[in-house]
Amino acid sequence: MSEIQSLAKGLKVLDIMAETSDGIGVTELADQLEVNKATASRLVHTLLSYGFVEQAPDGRRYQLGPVLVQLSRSVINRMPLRETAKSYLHKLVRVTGECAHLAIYAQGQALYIDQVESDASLRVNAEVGQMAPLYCTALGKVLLAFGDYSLPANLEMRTAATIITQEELALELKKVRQQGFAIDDEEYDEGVRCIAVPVFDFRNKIVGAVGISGPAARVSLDRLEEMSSQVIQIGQELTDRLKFKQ
Amino acid sequence: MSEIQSLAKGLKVLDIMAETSDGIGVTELADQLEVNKATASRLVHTLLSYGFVEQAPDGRRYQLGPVLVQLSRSVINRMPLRETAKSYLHKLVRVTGECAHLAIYAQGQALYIDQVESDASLRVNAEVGQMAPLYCTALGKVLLAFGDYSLPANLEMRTAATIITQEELALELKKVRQQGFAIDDEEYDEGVRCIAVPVFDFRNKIVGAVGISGPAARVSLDRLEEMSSQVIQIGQELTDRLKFKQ
DNA sequence: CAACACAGTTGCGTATAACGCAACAATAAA
DNA sequence: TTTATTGTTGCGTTATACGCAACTGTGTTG
Repeated sequence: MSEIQSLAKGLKVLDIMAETSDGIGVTELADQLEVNKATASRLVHTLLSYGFVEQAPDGRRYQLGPVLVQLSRSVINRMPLRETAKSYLHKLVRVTGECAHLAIYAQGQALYIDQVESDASLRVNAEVGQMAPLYCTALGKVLLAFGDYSLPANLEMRTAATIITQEELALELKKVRQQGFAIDDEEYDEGVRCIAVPVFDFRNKIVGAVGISGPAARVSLDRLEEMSSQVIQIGQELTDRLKFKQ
Repeated sequence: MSEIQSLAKGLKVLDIMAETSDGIGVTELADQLEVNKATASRLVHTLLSYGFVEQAPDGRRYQLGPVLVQLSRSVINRMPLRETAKSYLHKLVRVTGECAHLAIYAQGQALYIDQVESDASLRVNAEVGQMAPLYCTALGKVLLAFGDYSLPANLEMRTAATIITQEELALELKKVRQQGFAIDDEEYDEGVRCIAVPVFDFRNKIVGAVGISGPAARVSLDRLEEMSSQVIQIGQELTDRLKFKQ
C-alpha cells in the first residue's frame, strides 16, 4: 500500500510536537525528521495555515494548535456511549464519593473519554484524552478481559504491586471474567485503588469500561469489595440502557 | 509562502471528516476534495496508518481516529492556566451551585478548555473543546473586552436578546471593561444566563476567562447581580495566583 | 556597538513521487 | 446471477517536493 510521503511527514511533525511540552524550532524538527531545514519549514507553515500548529508565545518555536482540540471533540462526540454513560458516572460518584471514569480501547491502551469528579479535596484525576496501560489499571483489565484485543507484550513494573508476568496476567483476567469486575490495587499509581466493570452493547460486544478511583487511604480493600456490587449494578444498568436504545 | 499540497490535502481530509458525524467513503471524499478516487484512497490510508483516521464499524467508511484525542491533550496540558484554574472552578461551583467554565481565545471564538459541573440535575453543559461565539457569550465578551482581538464581522442573531449591531456590541464591551465582568442574559441559548470575568497573567495580558452558567429559571437577573461580586473575587484570586507563580 | 553565530525563509533546478487513468477486486443491490 | 457501485493497485507522465545555497532576521558575545 503506497503511502503519501509528504503527508506522512506532516503527521510525524504533529506526533513530535505532541511530545515536546514547550514547542520546537524548525531546525530541531528537521533533525528529528531527517529532512532539510527548508522542508521542515514548509511543513510547519502548511500545518500553520490550517491551524494544526501555532507559534509559541516566544514567536520562534511552534506547537500544536487549538484546531486539534476541535477535531478531538468530533471524535468524542461521535461516541453515543459517552452521552449515555454521563448520568451513570454521576450516579457512581454520588453513591461512592469517588471519581468516576469512562474509558475505551484505543491503540493498545485505555483511553479516558469521560470523567466525573467527586468533591473530595483529595481525589484521583484522569483527564479526557489521557491514555493508560491496559494490564495495570482496572479499566484496562476489564477491556482486556472482555474484549478480543491482543495482550500487551511487555509488562513494565509501575509499582511494587504491578503484574509483570504473562501467566499472572492471564490468571488475573480469568478472575476478572469470573467475578465480572476488575480491581487495581495500587498497581499503576502508588496510593490509588480502582474498580471497574465492562459496558456491552446490544450485541454483547464490549464498548467500554466504567469505574471509580480513589486514594488508598480512603478506599480500603474491604471498602472496594463493598463497592463492587454497587459498581456492578450501575454498569449493568448502563449496559441495559444501551441494549434498549438500539 | 509555498505550501506542501499533499499535506494540505491530508489536513483537508481531517477537516471534512470532522464535519461528518458518521464517517465518509473514499469516493465521496474524492468529490469534496476534487481529486481522483485513487488519490483520496492513498490519503486516507496514510492517515490510517498513523492513527489519525480509523475505519467506521461498517468497515467501508472512515472517520477521525483516537490519536487526535491524544494530540488535543497535549494542547490542553500545555496550558498552565488550566491546571491553576481547576481549584478555582471548583470553588465557583461550591459558592454558586452552577457549572463553572474556563475558556480561551482561539480562531476568533471562545474555546472551552475546562468545566466543573454542578450536581444540580438541571445544569448547563459545555464540553472541553467546544467553541462558542465571542459576541453573545459572557466568556466571549470578556475575551473581546480585555483582549486586543479583532471584533467579529457578522453578528448572527441566536435568540431575541442577541446583540446584532456593532454599535451595541461596542457599548456592551465598554460596559464590561468598566464593571469588570460580562453577563450573557439568554443571548446565546434561550433559558441560559451566564456571568464571566477575565483572567490576567503577570503582565496584565488576558489569558482566559472564567465564569458560571445556569438555567434562567434558577438564575434570575437579581441573583446574577448578587453572584457577580463572588465571581469577580474568585477571578481576582486566580489572577493573583498566576502573577505570584511567575 | 560591532561582529558573529544561529535560526528561519526563499529562489531555483532536479530527481522524485504524487497524480490521474484505467483495469481490477470487492462488496452491495437487484 | 447479474448489475451497480465502491475501493485498491500498476503504470507512465507531469507536477511538485526536495535539497542546496543564498539571504534575512534575531539574539549573543566580545
